[in-house]
Amino acid sequence: MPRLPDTSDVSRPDPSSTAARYERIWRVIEAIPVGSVASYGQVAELAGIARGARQVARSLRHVPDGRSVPWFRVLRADGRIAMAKSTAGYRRQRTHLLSEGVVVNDGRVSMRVYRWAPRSDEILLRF
DNA sequence: CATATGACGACAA
DNA sequence: ATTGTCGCCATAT
Repeated sequence: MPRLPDTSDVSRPDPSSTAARYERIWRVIEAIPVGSVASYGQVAELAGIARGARQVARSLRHVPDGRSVPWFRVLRADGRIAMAKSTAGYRRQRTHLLSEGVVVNDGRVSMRVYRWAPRSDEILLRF
């Protein structure tokens, strides 16, 4: 009986599978220091996913329960909070940032001041 | 298989 | 600063 390739091996996830990509994304976000922020695109780049900003946004909806990923430290490239102003999510994000000392003006953060500039040893989490 | 949809981003007016 | 267009890509329908 010829054997077909085993595609059910979860211990070695295909590095390009969405599960593996989400895992890398979450790890990158977890590495953002308190009081710093990163853009969706920046997180994607650091996770090894070119042009993956939208995947970063999507991944934040699939964070496993019980895992605390500091989603609120992720902003749009121009520093604005991504969610609509009228939403509870927007208010929670704003509050979280303020509590870490990140100045938020009209839903906007200065990326020049607060953008995370990771050192090489903070990025050992690829692969 | 065809379209639509986003917690996005770069760029041109 | 604002607005619109287009590219992107996993999911949803």
